[in-house]
Amino acid sequence: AFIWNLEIGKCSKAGQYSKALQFFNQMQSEGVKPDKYTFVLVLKACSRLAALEEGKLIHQQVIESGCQSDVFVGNCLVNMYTECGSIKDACTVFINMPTRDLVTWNTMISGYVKCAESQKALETFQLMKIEEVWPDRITFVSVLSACANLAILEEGILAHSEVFRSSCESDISVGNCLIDMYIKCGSMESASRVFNNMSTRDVISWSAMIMGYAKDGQGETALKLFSDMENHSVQPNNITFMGALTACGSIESLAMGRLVHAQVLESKRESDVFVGNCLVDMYCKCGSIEDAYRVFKGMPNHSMVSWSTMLGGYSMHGYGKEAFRLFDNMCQEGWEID
RNA sequence: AUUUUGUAGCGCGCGA
Repeated sequence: AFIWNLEIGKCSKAGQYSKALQFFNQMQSEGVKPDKYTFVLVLKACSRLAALEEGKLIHQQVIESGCQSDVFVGNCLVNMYTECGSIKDACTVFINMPTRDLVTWNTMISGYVKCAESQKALETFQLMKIEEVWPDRITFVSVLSACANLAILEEGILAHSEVFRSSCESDISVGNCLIDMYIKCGSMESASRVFNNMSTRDVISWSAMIMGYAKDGQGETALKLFSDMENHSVQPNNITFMGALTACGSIESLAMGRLVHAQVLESKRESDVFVGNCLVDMYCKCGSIEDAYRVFKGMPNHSMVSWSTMLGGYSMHGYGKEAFRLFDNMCQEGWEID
């Protein structure tokens, strides 16, 4: 089995999960019994492929082989079920596990967040502490995003204090999650306090703050941060630019919008459909329908959002005729409304 | 030889 595991492990590392499962089948047809290391690898493959049926069959084999009490195998089963969208099965495995470690709890908590059961995620976090398993940075990424999803500031503040208790506050991912949580809970002030206290900030930290201020109607502050980024030698990405464009739209500053647009062109980001949509939206909000349509027309491909942004811009500014004509074009290109 | 991290992002509408 060892030699097969090496082979399967190689596929897994290379992201070739289907191939890993092929090897697994081949291994069995040659009469080699899989062990717990094999199960860990193939269950991970099932998770990545969201292959529920395969996963269930392997679960059966795990039970037959007596490996189900292994904590690594159990963790992989829990993860496989959550990734396959079967939280109920994940929960059953979780409950029946003889021992649970930190990874087990983290897997279950993130599983709940993934299936939009943030409340359950927080409850599981409580249980974990009762069982005296102490959270780490990975736990907090899930817990804080659960708080963000629920948008309950009090829960977020509680989680923040736990971050300190666990000395995770200097972790950059945790810091970014705290920023995101405070923003989604409506507290830009707390978000900026976290941001300012961070010893290092990455592009995610900056982008989150820029978009946060932009959506909060504080476009100037957002654009100030956008220009500050350079001085901190953090390179903006497409998402950062989307935030800057949102900021221009929120303060209806056509001049700033054009400036950011120029930067978009300079850095060759205009072919990105998301950036394109933001450009269209920005020009609509700044009252320049002509520019909006020019950008829209120039986009290499459109999404449903592109069309509705442009249509919304037309109707907002009283361009009824153009809106109808565009709607016709949209239908001709095969877009359906739902 | 093995497992966990939905941390930032676009429009409109509706609901609360």
